[in-house]
Order: sequence, then C-alpha cells, then structure tokens
Amino acid sequence: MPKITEAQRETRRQQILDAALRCFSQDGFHNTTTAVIVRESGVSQGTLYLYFATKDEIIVALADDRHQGEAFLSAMAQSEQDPIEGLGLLLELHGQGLDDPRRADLRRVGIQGWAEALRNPTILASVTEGSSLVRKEIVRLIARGQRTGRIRPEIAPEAVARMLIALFRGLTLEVSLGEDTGLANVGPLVEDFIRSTLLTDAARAAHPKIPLTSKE
Amino acid sequence: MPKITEAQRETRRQQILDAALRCFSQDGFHNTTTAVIVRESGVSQGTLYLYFATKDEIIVALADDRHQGEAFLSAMAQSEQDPIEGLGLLLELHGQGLDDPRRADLRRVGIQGWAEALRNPTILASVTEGSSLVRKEIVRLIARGQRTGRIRPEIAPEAVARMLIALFRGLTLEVSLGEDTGLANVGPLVEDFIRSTLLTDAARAAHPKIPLTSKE
Amino acid sequence: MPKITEAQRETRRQQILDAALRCFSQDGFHNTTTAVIVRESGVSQGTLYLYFATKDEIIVALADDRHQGEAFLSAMAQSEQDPIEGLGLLLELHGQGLDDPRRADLRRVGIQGWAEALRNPTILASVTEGSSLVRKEIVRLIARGQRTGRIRPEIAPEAVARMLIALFRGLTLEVSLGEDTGLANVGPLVEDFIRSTLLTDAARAAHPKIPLTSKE
Amino acid sequence: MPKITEAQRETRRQQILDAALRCFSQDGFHNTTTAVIVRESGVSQGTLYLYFATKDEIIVALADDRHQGEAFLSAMAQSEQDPIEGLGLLLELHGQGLDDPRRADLRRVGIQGWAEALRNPTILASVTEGSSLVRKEIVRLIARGQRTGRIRPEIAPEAVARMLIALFRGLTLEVSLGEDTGLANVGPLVEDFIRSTLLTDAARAAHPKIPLTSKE
DNA sequence: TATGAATGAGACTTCATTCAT
DNA sequence: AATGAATGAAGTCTCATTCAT
Repeated sequence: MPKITEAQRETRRQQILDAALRCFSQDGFHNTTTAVIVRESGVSQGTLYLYFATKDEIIVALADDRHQGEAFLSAMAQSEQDPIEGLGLLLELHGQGLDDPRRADLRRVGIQGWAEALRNPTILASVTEGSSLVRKEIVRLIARGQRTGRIRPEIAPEAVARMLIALFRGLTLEVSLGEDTGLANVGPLVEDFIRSTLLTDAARAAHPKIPLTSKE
Repeated sequence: MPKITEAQRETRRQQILDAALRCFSQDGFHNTTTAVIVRESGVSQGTLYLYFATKDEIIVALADDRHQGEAFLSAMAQSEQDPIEGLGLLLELHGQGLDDPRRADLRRVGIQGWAEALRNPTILASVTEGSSLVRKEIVRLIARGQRTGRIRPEIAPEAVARMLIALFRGLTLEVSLGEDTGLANVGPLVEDFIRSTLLTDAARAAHPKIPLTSKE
Repeated sequence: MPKITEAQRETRRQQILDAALRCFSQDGFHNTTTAVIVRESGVSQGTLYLYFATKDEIIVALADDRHQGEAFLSAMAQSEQDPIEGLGLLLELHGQGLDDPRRADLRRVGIQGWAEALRNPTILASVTEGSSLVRKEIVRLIARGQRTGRIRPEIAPEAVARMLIALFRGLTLEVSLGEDTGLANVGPLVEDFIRSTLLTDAARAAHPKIPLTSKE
Repeated sequence: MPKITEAQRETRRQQILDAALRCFSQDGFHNTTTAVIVRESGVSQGTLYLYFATKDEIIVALADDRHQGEAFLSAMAQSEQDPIEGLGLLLELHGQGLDDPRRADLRRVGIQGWAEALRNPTILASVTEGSSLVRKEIVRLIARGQRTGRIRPEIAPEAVARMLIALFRGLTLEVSLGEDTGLANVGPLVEDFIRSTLLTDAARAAHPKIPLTSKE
C-alpha cells in the first residue's frame, strides 16, 4: 500500500516529465543523462526509477502525452456542427500549436520522437496513434462534408487527411529548425487550397472565407 | 605524393559511409557503435578515424550527401523549358524518391538527421542548405510561371515552396514510419491542388493534366 | 544529508590514493592504467571517478599530500626554541625521510611529479608550494640565528635554503635511482658544511656537534 | 649494404633526436606522439622506425647523448693541473650548464629521464653512467687534493662527490621548474662551502678565492 | 631506402541502473 | 517511499608499430 496519495504521485511524475522535456529539447534524448533530469527535476537518482523503469520509458511517456493533446484537439473539432467549420477549427488549432512558443519544447521533442519511433515499437505506436486520431477526425469531417454536398465527392478523404498531416508535420519541422524565411505565410495558402480543391462550387460561394486563421 | 590516389581514398570513404547508412538506418545513430560500422564496412577501427575525425562527422557527411542529391534534382527541374512541366518534374522526382525502396535507408537516416539538426549546427546547416536549394528552385519555377501568365499572380511563390517542402518532408516521415493506410494516393491530390490552386483558368485549360505521376 | 559520512568518504579516497601510489611507484604514472588502480584499490571503475574527475587529478592529489607532509615537518622545526637546533631537526627529519623504506613509493612518485610539473601547472603549483614552505622555514631559522649572532651575518639565508632544498631533492633522486655507492655517508658532510660555513666562531665553539643525525 | 653514407644516416638521426628533444621538452615524453616527432623532424612515419626500433629507444638515445656531454666536462676538468682549480672548473662548467638557455630543453628532458629511469633499466644505466663519470672525476680531484695537502684529509671524497652531484641535480630541477626566487645566488655559497669545509687552513690562505664563477 | 596508409589493442571515461540504508 | 553511492559494461578515440609499394 502506497504511503503517498495518487495525486502526489502524479505530481512527482509530471515534475520529472517536465524536467525531461526541457532537457531533451535542449540536448536531445541521447545526450541527456538521467543525472541531468534528476538535477533539473529535483528528485533523486533512485526516485526517478520509482516512476519510470527505464530512461526509454520517459520518452515514451512524453510521446503519449503528446497524442493525448491531439485527441483533445480532435474532440474539439468534432463538437463543431458544420464540417467545414470543424475542419477549419482543426487546422486553426494545429496552426496555433505551430506558433506557440510555449510549445517549442514539445515540438522539438516530438521530432526526436519521430527518430526514435523508427526503432522503438512502443514510441512508434504512440506516434501512430496520435496521427491516426487526427486522420480519422479529418476523414470524418471530409466525409460529412461530402454527404452534405459541400465537399467535392471525387475527393479521397484519406488522401486529404494524409496530406494535411504530412503538411503539419513538415511545418513543425520547419519551425523547429528555425528555417525562417521571414516571408510568405503558408496559412492563407492552405485555406486557398481547401477552398479551391476540396469545396464544391456551391460551398465555395457560401463560404467566402473559411475560418482558417493560423498565423503561421 | 600520396600512397593512395584520391579515387581510392574516395572509394574507401564511400565504403564507410555506405556501412554507416545501413547501420544508422537500422539501429539509429546513437545506438550504432563505431565498432559495428567498422565491422560492416570492413575497415579497421583505426582506419575509420583516418577518414572521419569523430563519429559525429559521419552523420554530417551523410547529411551533406543528401543535400547534394537535392541539388541534382533541382538542376534537372531547371533544365525543363516549361515552368509547369519543371514543377511537375520536380514533384515527380521527389515523389519517386519517396517510393524507392533503395532509398529507404536514406529516408530513415534523413529523419534522424532532423533530430540531430536540433542540436548540431553543422547538421542544421546541411539540412537547411538542402531545403533552401529546393525552395529556391520552386520559387524560381513559380515566378517564371507567373511571368508567363500560367500561374495565378496573387500566389506567393515562397509560401508554395514552403508548403511543398513541408508536405514532402511529412510524407517522408509517413512512409518511413510505415503508417501505411493502404488507401488513397496523395499524388493525384497534390496534382489537383496545383491545378486548382496555382494555375490560372487559361493554364488549367491548356494543361488538362500536369505530369505529376508520383505513385505515392 | 549524505549517505556516507565525510570520514567514510575520506577513507575511500585514501584507499584509492594508496593504491595509486603503489602503482605509480612501480610502473610510472603513464604506464599505470585506471583499471589497475581500480583492481589494487578494490573499488569499481565507476567509483574511482566518484572521487577523482580524471586520472590526472589523482597524481595532483598525491602531490598535494606530499607538500602537506612538508608543512608538517616545517611546523615541527619551528617549534624548536634554538634556531640551530631547529635547523638540525629539519635536516634530520628530511634525512630520515630519505632513508625510510616505507617512504620509497612517495619518493619515487615525487620524482615523477617533478617530470609532470614541467607541463602540468597544477602539479607545478603543488611542488612549488611544498618547496616554498620549506624554504621559508629555513630562511626564518637562518635569520633567527643571525639575529642571535650564531650564524655568520654575511650568509644569504635564501641561498642556504635553495642549496639545502636542491641537495635534498638530489639525494632523493640518488636514493630512488639506487645509485648506491655503499660508501660515504653524506650526513656528516652536511653537518660539517653547516658548522664550517654557516656558524660563527663563537657558535661553533658552543655547538661542538649540531644534532644532525641522518644516517643517509 | 646501405645506400646512404654513414654521415647521411647520422644527420638524419640527429634531425630526429633534435625534434624529439624539443617535443619531449614541451609536452613530456608520454604526451608526445611519434606522429608529432615525425612532423617536427620532417621525416616520415616509417623512416622513424628505420632509425629507432621503438619510441622508448629515442629517449634512451637522448639520455646517452647527455652523459656523453658529462664525459666531456670530466675530461676537461682532468686536464687541469691543480686539483682545486680542476674542481673549480668542473663546478663552473656545470654551473654554466644550469644557466644556458640553449640547454633548457636538455635539462627538462633530463628530468623526465630521471622519472623514466625508475622503471626502465636502460635509461637507468645511462643516467647512472653519467653521474658515475662525474662522481669518479670529483673523487679523483679530491683525493689528489688530499695527497697534496690542500684538502682536509678527514673529508670523504665519495661523500663530497655525492653531495655535489645531488646539489647540481637539485639545482637543475629548481631552474627547470622556474622556482625563481629572484634572490640569492647559490654559486658563492658553494664556493664558500668548498673553502670552509674542504680546504685545509694552508690551502685556504693560498686560494683567497677559488675560481668558481657560476652565475647561478 | 623511404613512404604513409593501415592496424587493433587498449586507454580513459560515462552513465543507466541497482540496492543497502 | 526515498535516497544517493556504487557498479561495470561499453563506447569513442588514440597511437605505437607494421608493411606493401
């Protein structure tokens, strides 16, 4: 029987994960020693292993955190009545995620997660789970739009989903690498793409502007 | 007067890089020991360090190789007379690069390079150099298309370039993670995007189909 | 609150230093691997680095130990009331240090320390600190002797100090190299030197024999 | 049958030894790689091993060079008719050797030779041979002085020799460690020592000043 | 003879993990 | 539960020496 409450335990765990996120973001997963995480999180070397069985498990936990965030965004988009507005909201939220400086560490560690996923099945599962959630949500929204006649029927919803996910992952990378062109906002172009490529002529008339307001 | 010719030296170097590429692809950069690279490449432990000063330098060299490949693709696209066909060729070549099983290792190591670039300025420079080349080529093609009235003038060439690069990076990741949906080819959608979003009405009529034949 | 007390830590540290002293004495600093020190001291490879950051730091610590010993001898000499007896005591103690077989390792490692001091500023500082202490003590004793009229006033105290230090270092080397002539004790000659060269005629009469009893 | 003359061979050998002396003086024997010696001497890696079978043999050769110099000094002293003047000359020559900046490298490498001699019998033999030559010469001079009644008969020649050798070795060390007091010349004190301790009253009257002119 | 590329044993050091307290 | 000292396997890199040309 534990001598600390579940809440205390969860707090400690987050404390470690927060420190790990910062460290991994700065020095990379493999160049961060458990000693540093321990120092940054304020727990002891031994305590770390009361919460995570291995160092690998820490990055797995961070990856899991990440796709929980994605699940949340999907849920929000789903609550939207209009599918096109739902799609716009999804894109907007992800677009904001790209910009938010408070999420810089998450983005950087996310990229490292991709590299790890190539050889760690657990992390791969986590990454895939996250993208899968988003993909399904996009497919659902597109399909709904097609049923209501707003989105061109010949469009393959899966393809759109894959394309949008790939696009956002690529933008995450671009932002994190600091490949700052200082020019040209991609947001309006994505908006343009959706309007011209996905929407039917009728919908295009009804939606003079879909609510994609990402500043990125 | 060296005991070995420059060509022999280059061969040896490639031999090491080839082995390293295979190893890094399989186990990741940080989980590949120099001992394994040495074993795989058939040279001795000491010889490795006659060609690369540190293990890090090997991944830098692989990243450099990579953007040399990108320079080559850009050069090919530039040789095309018609900007739209040039753009199509560029996309096709990159699309083929996504599919080619012989390039699987390159893709996987490329993703690891992204993670390394976050904390290794030399690798970052190499990655950025590669994308920069492609971006400039795309901008050049779009601008040319706009001058000839084939591409809508209100389109921002930089934005298109960033979007396409992000898209292909994202697709590289998708393919490498094996997130295989088994469905829906993105290629036609990209083609559709270009036709609907970029081309002027006149050009769209003239190009009933732009030559984007990527099967991915 | 540390898991081990300061005393336990100091014991461990000495345990390592003792082993290192033996190893360095036998095989030389550069021909002694950390693996051997570890084996001899009974600690693990990792533990060594819990006490010393680098192998170099071990020899620095040994050099420091050495000049702490010299400080002790100086303190003893200073406690003597009569300056000539103090000088005699100092020489006697150092003379005993030359003979003592238990100090053979210290002498041998000391000589290696000289070689290291040529290119390691930290070790140089340690060696210099040690000789400086002794020099100051000799100067103090000589000057005191001059004030009481026992030592010839035209003698330069600094020169005597340098000469005696050089002499003892040279004798340390001779003993350690085993250049054993089996003949002729230097001790009485040093005694003679002091009587004839340093003492005033009056003091020479009062001290028919200064208490220099080194057998070396 | 050699394709180069003995003279050419000797030149090459010296070229290597000169480079090695400089390198060893600067970085120490163990921190000088053969690669550096090769670079400094201008010969190739392979050629080095045509002249010296091992790296150790290089320091042995340097040690041998050294005691050849000592043999030369002894020969000079022996040529002197008067034993006391001979002794003075010997001390003067060694004293000059301490000061000469062109001999700084020799002194530094000599000290490293002491450290090596502790575990390398060949180097030990070389060092011992050098000191032995000097010791014998001093003994011979003292004994001669005793026969002619210039030096006190109760003095042990061996002890004087050992003391003087130890003293000069110690001074070599002091100079090389840069323990510069900026004060007090030891030379006159040594002179004083010889006059007061060794000479008979008669000789002291005859030699108002023995020719010891070392500036060190 | 001379060269310099190649070799591979081995050195130092790090670090994820354990376990007695 | 928490601690932090201890562990030892393993990794990167060096370097004296060799040998085919």
